[in-house]
Amino acid sequence: MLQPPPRKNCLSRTFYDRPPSAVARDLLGKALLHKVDDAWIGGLIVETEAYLASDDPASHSARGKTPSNASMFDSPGTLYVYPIHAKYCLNMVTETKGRGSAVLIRAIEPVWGVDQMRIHRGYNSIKRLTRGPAMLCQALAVDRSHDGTHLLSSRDFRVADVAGDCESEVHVTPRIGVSRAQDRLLRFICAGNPFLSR
DNA sequence: TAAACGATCTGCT
DNA sequence: GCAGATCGTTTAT
Repeated sequence: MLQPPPRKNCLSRTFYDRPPSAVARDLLGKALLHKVDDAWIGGLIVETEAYLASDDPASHSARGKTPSNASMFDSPGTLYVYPIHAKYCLNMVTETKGRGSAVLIRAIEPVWGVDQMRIHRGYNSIKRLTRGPAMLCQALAVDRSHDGTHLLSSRDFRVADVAGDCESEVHVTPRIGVSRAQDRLLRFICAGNPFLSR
């Protein structure tokens, strides 16, 4: 699996224009790639979390639209990159424009441009390369400047189908690190994958 | 303008 | 496994 998936394999608007839990579930096993210095770097999505448009106090959209979370209310397939604890996390907007739901990408399995990712991460071990939402952003060189990017039209991002998809079983658990709505089962993982955040 | 709070990570034990 | 660092955004004086 050395060649990145071709552009024709990219997910369409109809994929993102669905409830966030469905999108989160189906993103497992898909390829996430960022073009940096003319090279594609990225890997396979193995852990995601859904944040709902309404009745979800853990979601950034729960208290309405602000300048900082505005892209979460943009059209499905938009990137929402937000700062937390002096780091960044990467989300993909879901559902109809204006609703305010998204899927957080928590972990990927490194596949393409591993050497480049290690440089971005400061030559850390492969285990700690992309094992959490902020690590993943640093490895892929994603920051706030990418907030609001549209996946469907961007030439520098690619989210695509790959042969095989998610080989392992999908498990559902409560979300990590949230202080509210801890009973909700909105975290989706490829069970047993060594690159999960926990 | 001051203070508190995270959808976190790292280094050290 | 745990304590401490870290800084933009929000909420309170």
